[in-house]
Amino acid sequence: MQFTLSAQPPFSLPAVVRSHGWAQLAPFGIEEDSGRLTYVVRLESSRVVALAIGEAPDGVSVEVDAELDPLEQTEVGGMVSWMLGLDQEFDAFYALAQEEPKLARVVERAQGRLLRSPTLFEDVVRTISTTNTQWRATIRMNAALVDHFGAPLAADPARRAFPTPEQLAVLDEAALRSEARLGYRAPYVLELAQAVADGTLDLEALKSTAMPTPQLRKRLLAIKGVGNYAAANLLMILGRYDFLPIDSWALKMVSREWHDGEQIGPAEVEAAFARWGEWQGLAYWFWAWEE
DNA sequence: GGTAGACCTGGACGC
DNA sequence: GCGTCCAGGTCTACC
Repeated sequence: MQFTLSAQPPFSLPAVVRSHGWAQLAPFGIEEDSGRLTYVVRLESSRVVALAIGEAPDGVSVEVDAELDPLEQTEVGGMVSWMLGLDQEFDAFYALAQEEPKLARVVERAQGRLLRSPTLFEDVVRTISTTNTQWRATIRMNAALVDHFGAPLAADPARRAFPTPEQLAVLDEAALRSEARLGYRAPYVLELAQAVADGTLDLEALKSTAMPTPQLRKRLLAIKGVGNYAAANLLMILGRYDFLPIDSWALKMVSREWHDGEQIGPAEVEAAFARWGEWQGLAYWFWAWEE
């Protein structure tokens, strides 16, 4: 079945897909011929369905490989809307960006939205898998988690959904180390899955909380495996841009841009973007760096 | 509050 | 083929 969803203008599906590397992580995918974003998801009913999301006038079209009942369609619609940030608007950021040559292109490209997973749990696990490793290993970890522990698609069992907290919570640390190659991250992911599965930690509530950003950041930092970089990355996913996800790449790029390649620390990165206030995360993320 | 060392994997390199 | 070194953030112990 197929249906459409409207987006807050301006909207560009390719801009969301290219906003960061999530589209390369299982169970996301890109259709070679059409360029549509694909995703395999397990619904609340435990049904596993495949989505193919393409551009449509004023928004996106969503093709599902099965017929959905009205409740399931509402669930998938809400999920896709969250993943693509269809309701997000960036007028205030664009007004500032137009005055900065290094950000002028974000307006014409409709940049600002970051591709998200349906659940914050999934995005926390993904973010932990990006830390202290190379991107190729991150791709491998996510693929292994999906391949070994995700629920299969009935029509094509080779395709699987991202494992739920409940599915991971019953595993042991050794399985996450050896099968998913999570290494020292295994106990962090296991602890997180168990806390979400038993209700101790309500991550989904953080998607809509009115909590001030510093307080929300403290909540994220309380998760084992989530440090300053990971917390800032997750805040960006949650639509809060007051903190910068400073990693080794950020230090290198800011050093090149403003410090003649000299060794710098996080304080210099923060100083470089402080003037962007609540939008500093986006200013950093979409800055036209000299590669 | 700041710092050093350990954590784990995989790639690069030298032998 | 094997061993060593290194990069990549976070945690813990220690000062």
